[in-house]
Formats: sequence, C-alpha cells, structure tokens
Amino acid sequence: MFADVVLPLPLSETFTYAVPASMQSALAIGCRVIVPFGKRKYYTAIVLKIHHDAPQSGVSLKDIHSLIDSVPLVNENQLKLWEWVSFYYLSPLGDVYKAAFPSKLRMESETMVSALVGHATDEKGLRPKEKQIIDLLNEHDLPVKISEIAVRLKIGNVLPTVYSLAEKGLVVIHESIQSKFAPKTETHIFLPKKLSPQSASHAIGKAKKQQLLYEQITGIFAASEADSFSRKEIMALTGASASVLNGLLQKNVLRQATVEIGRLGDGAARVTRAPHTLNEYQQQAFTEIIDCFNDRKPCLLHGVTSSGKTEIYIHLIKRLLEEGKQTLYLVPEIALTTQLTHRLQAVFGDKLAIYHSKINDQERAEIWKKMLSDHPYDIVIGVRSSLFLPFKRLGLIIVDEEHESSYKQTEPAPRYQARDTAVMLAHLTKAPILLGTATPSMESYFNAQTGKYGLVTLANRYEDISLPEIILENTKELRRKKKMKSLLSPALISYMDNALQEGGQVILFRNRRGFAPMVECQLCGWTPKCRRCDVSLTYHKSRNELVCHYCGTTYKMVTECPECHQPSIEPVGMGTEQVEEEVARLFPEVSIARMDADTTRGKNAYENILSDFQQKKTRILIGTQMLSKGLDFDDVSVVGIISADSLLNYPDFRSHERGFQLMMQASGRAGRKNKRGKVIIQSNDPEQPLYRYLTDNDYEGFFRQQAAERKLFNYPPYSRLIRIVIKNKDEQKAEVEARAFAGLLRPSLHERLLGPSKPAVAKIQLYHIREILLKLEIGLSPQKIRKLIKKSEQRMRANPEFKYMRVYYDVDPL
DNA sequence: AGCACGCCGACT
DNA sequence: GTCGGCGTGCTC
Repeated sequence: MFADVVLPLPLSETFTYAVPASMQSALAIGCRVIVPFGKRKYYTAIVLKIHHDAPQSGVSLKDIHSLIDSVPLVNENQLKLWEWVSFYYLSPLGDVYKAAFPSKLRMESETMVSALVGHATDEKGLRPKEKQIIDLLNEHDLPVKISEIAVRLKIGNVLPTVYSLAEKGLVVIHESIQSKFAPKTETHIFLPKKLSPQSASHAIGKAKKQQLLYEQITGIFAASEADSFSRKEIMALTGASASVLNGLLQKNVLRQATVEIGRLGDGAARVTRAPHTLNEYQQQAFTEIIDCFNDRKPCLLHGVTSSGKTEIYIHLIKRLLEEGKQTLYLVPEIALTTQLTHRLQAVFGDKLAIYHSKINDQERAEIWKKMLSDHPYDIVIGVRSSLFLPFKRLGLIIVDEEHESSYKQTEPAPRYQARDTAVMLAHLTKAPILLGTATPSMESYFNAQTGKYGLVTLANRYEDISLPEIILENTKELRRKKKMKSLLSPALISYMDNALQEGGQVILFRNRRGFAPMVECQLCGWTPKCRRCDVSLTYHKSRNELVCHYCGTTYKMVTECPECHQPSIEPVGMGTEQVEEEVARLFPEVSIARMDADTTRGKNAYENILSDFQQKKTRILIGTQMLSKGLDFDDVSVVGIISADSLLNYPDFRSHERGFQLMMQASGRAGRKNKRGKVIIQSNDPEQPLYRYLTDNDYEGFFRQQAAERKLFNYPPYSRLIRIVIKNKDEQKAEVEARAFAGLLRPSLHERLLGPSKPAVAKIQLYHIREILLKLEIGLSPQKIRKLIKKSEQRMRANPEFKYMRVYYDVDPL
C-alpha cells in the first residue's frame, strides 16, 4: 500500500511513501502523517491519495514514520479546494498547504546533539570549533538543538562539525519530533455520579468545614448544567481553603481531573437581541437573494451604503442556522472592526468565531479543532484564510465588501483571490454564496450582467437617511483665481466650520499611495499617459524616464506641459501629514486625529483612533482609504476628498474603478439622521465623466463607461491576466531568461503576450526582476493555458542554462 | 525550504 | 589546515 502526500515545502509535486502494515487499516485521506524527507528531516505531511500502484522503478520509497490522526483533519472538499488553488493560481501545492493549515498542527523535526559520557575524551585531537561544541554540551546534560549551538557560540555551519564529532564517537545526533500544539489545561472539580448524599455525608463525617463546603459545591452544581467547574472557580465562589477542598477530594466525595480548555474565550458574548425586522426593501432583497440561491448561482447584492446589508446577512445566517447549516462570513481585514463583530455577537453570541490575522497560531489551531469537533462554530467571520477551515456542513458563504482589493493575496504564494476562491468553495460544497457591496468590482458586476451571477439591488438607505450632497470643487480654477490659499478650498473650509459649530464631525481623505510619485502639471493638472495602455505613467527619478507600469514602455521625461506649454511639470507627493498640519493651522481649537499606515502601527491604535472619534473626543479625522471601509459614525456631516485626481491618476487600468469605489464609500460616511450630509470633492479636472456618475449616484452609468474602456483596451473583465515574474541576481541573466521564456510562449500566444518588461520596482532584495504579461480572452481554457505555461517552464528547465530559473506566476493580478 | 557537497578565497 | 561563503542539486 502506498500513500501520496503533500509536504509543507514550496514544491509542486506530491511524494509517495510506503505504508507500513500496522498503519494500513487506520490510514485515511486527509490524515496527518510524519514522513522522513531528505537526509534526515521529518515533516508533517497530509495524505492525498492511497493506492496500490507500485511506483516506477528508480526511486526507492521510504516508509511513513508515523500516523498522527485516527480521524482526518482535512476533509475531501478542502483538499479539492487546495488543489484548485494550486492549479488556478499556479502555486506549488505545498505552499497552499502551508497557507491553509495552521502551523501549530504540524510537527517538524529538530536536530539535537548530546554528549556521549563515559568515553574518555581525547580533547587533544580536537579542532577549536569541535572543542567549543564539546564544552558547551558538557555544561548541559541534556540534548541541545543545533540551532541553539549556533546561537550560543555565535558560529554558523555547525552541522558538519557535529558530524565529525559523531564519527569520533563523542556525541550522538538524533531528530526530535515535537508537537507545537500544546492544549491549555485546567484542573476541574467533578461530582462523582454514583454518589448518594447519604454516603457522601457519611464519608465526610464530622469535619464541619468540609460539610459546609460540600453543601456549597452541590448547590453550585445544582444551579447549573455544567458537569464540572474549574478548581479556581470553586475556590472563588465558595471562599474555601485549599486544604478543606483537598480533604473532600481525599475522601472521594469530589473528583478532580485535568481537562483541556480552549483559549477561545468562552461565554463572553451573550445574546442580547433578536434580529431587527427587515424593512420593505430589505425584505424584498432577502426574497430575491433566496430566489437566486435556488437558481444555484452566486448572488451579487448591490446595496448603497447604509442600506442595511448587514441586517440582511444576519437574517440569512439565522435562516441557515435553523436548518443546522454553517455560515462563512468573509470580510477584508480592514473591515473586521468591533462595530461589525459586536453586532453579530449580539445576535449569535458564542456560535460565532472571529478569525482575523492577529490571532496567534495556537488559537488558529484551536479554532480548526473546534470546527472538527461535534460542536463546531455555526458562524465564522473571518479574513481570507478562513476559507480553508474545516466546515462540516457549510450552508452559506457571504463575501462582504467583495470589491476590496485586499481579498487578493499578493505575497507570498499562493497568490489567490479569496472572493473567487470562495465562489469555488461554494461550488464544491454546494453552498449558496452572496457577494455584497455598495460598489461592485467590475468583475462581479460584469458577471451579474452576463448572467453568470444573480443581481439583487438595494437602492434605499436604511431609515431614509438621504444620500449626501456631492459638491465638486474645481481646484484648478480656484488656483488660477488665486483663491486656493491652502490645501483646502474656501468652500470646504466653510462647510467644515459650519459642521463643527453645529456639533458635527468631519472626515478628510488624502490617499498618498505609491512610493514612486507620479508627475503632474502644476498649472493645469495634466498627467502623461501611456499611448498603448491608457494608464498614467510613473516617474522614475534615477532613470529620468516615464514608465508604463503595465506594458513596460518607457518615455522620455517631459519638463514642459504639452497643454499649457509651461515648464510646470513636477512630481507630486503630499500626504496626510501635510493635511493634518494645515487643518491644525485652520482650526487651532479643534481636536484632530490622523489615521494612516503610520499612525495605526501599534496593537490597538486603529481601534483607539476610531473609538475616540466615535465618542467625539476628536472632531476631525484625516486619513487614507482605510477610513472609508464599513465604518458608521452618527455625526459626520462633512466628508472632504482633498485631491481626487491623485486617486485617478494612478498608473493602473483599475485606477478609475478604485477611485470611484473609494469616493463612493467615503461619501457613504456622511449623513446624519435628520440632516443631509455633504461631500466635497476637490479636483483639478471636475469635467471627467466619473464625477458626474458620482454626483448622480449612478453606479450603473459608471460601470458602462468603464466597461467600454476596458473592452477597448482588452483589460479585465474582458480578459484574464497572468503576470509571469522572473527573478535573478544577475540583471543580464534575468533579461536573458525572460526573453527566452517569452520566446518559448509567444508562438502559442502571439499578441496575447506582452513584454518582457522591466517593472517599476525592478530590483527587490538583490534580485533583478522581469515581467511577462499574458492577456487572455475569456473563452480560453484555463486548463490549456496552465498546461502550456507549465510545459514551457519545463522546457526552459530542460536547458541547463535555465535549469534553476526563478519564476513565479501571479494570476488575476491587481 | 533545508541540507549536502564541492569549490574557492581568506585567515590563524 | 580550517573556516565561511556561495552555487548547484535533490528530496518519495
């Protein structure tokens, strides 16, 4: 019997091991096994396939060292999902395993050395390094890790030296395999089941304090359904001393045992409310969603900000819960705020698990185990990686804020898009899936238009809060008339002033994404664009060139603006800090907070800034796009977008989509119960059609206009992109490799292949980078394309010159 | 990813 | 002679 396993290493292949007779009956797909791999190491692998086909001659098989699980830790749907991610995103399966499975549930071996005592040590013949190691080992009696020796003696390359010591019979080397997962335990007190009150009191006898304590304890048990309490709890509740309690234990009227307890914080969340009833529009949307689920299609819920999408989710979850089904509620990292989790906990209490990036490995492992237990969580609200949890009866997937770019993992592999992977998971598990957003991604809305997804629209805001009034400020014009005395237009300043005087709050946006600044005409706002790609160009100071991020075309840097013929082209780069300074100058008495990557570095900084704002300790909040996500503040009456142009002139075909989404989401923050909010957008180019769609709240119109452009330039959603990245320490070699690879692919792909090109950041950590971009039409078979790519890579490696080419793929890159 | 092996240059 | 650095090759 043989087993194919996946190892937690960046390898695409699976490896075959012989199954020892003793394991044959217990071994199952999805079980963890420990296998030797390479000269000495042991790894925790997952069994993918069990078969009887004797493998081809040539390779000698090793035995599986040990089987860990009697019940699989990974179910077959999960394994199918791993394989799909590996296939679709062209990522090694081992990398998918590493990303999907909690590292604490894996054991790995560590090389240990111990001194052999009893042998007369002939220290004379030892080399200095050997002597150092022997001395260190003699200090301890216990085995020492190789890595520890390296650290303690501050030397490298320890292993060969240890080997020679082993040959001389002075030390022994062995691999120690240790579980990284240590369940937390607690001492619990139980009442023995078969003990009558009479025999208990007889056993206690005349000990007064013990009698009293026993009564207290039986009272505690009677008042609760729990079958045990922790020793700590009992002591605290009764005020008993340890000796009295021990007396009862001694007499066997109480029993004590060590139990594993979770680290998952139990019982903290109590259910405090039933779901709110849905209003007429929400109810309508709810019904349509259910209809769409019945059609077995993913459903896109397009609901304006504050339309009450979350409440609809709550009703859906509740319905599935009643059917005994589980829900996976995916959120982008930034949207996983206490606002949202409290709201769900209020309805679902401890049926809910929260799975975010800050929980540690130990907790990750516990959630995984809990999901496998007889009482798994019914609802998991989590980020990207929660897709990979072992759901037993998944009945619903919700992807909230589906347009968010953080659903795409960029680094390291697997570079997967969690929203799309969720659609695959839904397909595999036959669970319905709902994608919700106020500003659908082009891809999802396109899918809804073509009928691949169902579409449900929710156009009314909850409790009839009216949509904010959007006011465009032409900063170019104002500057020309010398009315822009600061970064903020006079109108914005006066709206802010009014709002603050009325007790309202203000949010200002200024995104300063991108380290490589772009260039702009200081007079007319003109920015250079690529002729082939219709994206803004990035300015490269060192080369003094303008580069298209997408096709790699370079242009000479211009100094004179072709529009107004002035030498007024300058790189732009003003950030939130400057805005903060300016606002502090304009409103010296008002408390201001700034929220961006720099101010939210600390553990609770993000939450603190938000809660201060919520409690109105701060009145003006200045921040980057992280401010625009799913946050609801009651008293924000003015939202200002300082430089809308900088959102749009990003060297990326998605810049308008992102800009539109951001501004739409940002304006969703404005609006109070009885007063219409105001959104002030400062732009040098307010004539752009995008702004008209924004002021008219016309997503549909925006989509049509963008779609036409995407179609013209053959960008997604009208095509699929695959980015091929080649890295080499030697720039010349990177260039040669990239050209050779492109040359190999081009005959099959023709004009679908662009490049190779030098990316904007052409050197990362000593590696020079070249990129090849594939633009693939929708109809093309993903299987065929991936086969072609893999085969071409193999053909490359068949050439000794390119055998060790470093290449990775980014499918559907951002 | 480890880890071994081989080659080279530098240091005591 | 020993040590460390680095490129190459392989792992069922």
